[in-house]
Amino acid sequence: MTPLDTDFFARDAVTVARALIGVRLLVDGVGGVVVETEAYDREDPASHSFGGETKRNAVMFGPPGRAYVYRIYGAHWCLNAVCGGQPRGAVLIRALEPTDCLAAMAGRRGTTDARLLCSGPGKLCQALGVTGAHDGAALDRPPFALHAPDRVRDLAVGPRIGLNKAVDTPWRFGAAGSPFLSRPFPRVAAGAPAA
DNA sequence: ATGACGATGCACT
DNA sequence: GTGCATCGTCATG
Repeated sequence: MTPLDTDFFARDAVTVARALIGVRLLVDGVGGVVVETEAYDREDPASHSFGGETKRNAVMFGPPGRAYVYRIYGAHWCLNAVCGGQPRGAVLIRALEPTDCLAAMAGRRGTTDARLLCSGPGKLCQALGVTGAHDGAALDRPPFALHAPDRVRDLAVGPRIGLNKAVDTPWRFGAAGSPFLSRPFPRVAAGAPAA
């Protein structure tokens, strides 16, 4: 199953979040390889869809495979992929390894340091030109384009970032050891309590 | 009408 | 490591 298959996003958010690592994501030809994601679902107190449908989160109650784009801290945009499954969910795209049209991203971000272009959910939206205008747009057609991973990557797993709820749920996924993550993954100490 | 609160990023120590 | 700008969205009066 490739990201071009319509059923790719019909699965649950955790499955999709893992499957997205290594996928190349482009917006109008600009972008890179997904190296960090987080899963959210409707029964998750940290999810925007927890507590029912509102004007902002309406896209998450629609069909899977669409972009849910929201503004955070009055300053930044964040891009999610709406998923199917039960309960319904979505995946936050947190970081990319820049591969396509670096110059365009550098211009939008105001830096040429590749590690600073897409290493965070707000940064990658700025670099790719994703805004609220993309909210509800289908991810399998222009301006969006997805390409299946070209190779297998080791997966890192850890707790999600920036939350005040469900802080221990290990639904953050990443390409292990990538220098393009928003933050390193915590190293699990051998013999540590399972908590 | 108004207040609380962010799925962040950046400057600074 | 810490502090905080900034404003749309939502809940409440």
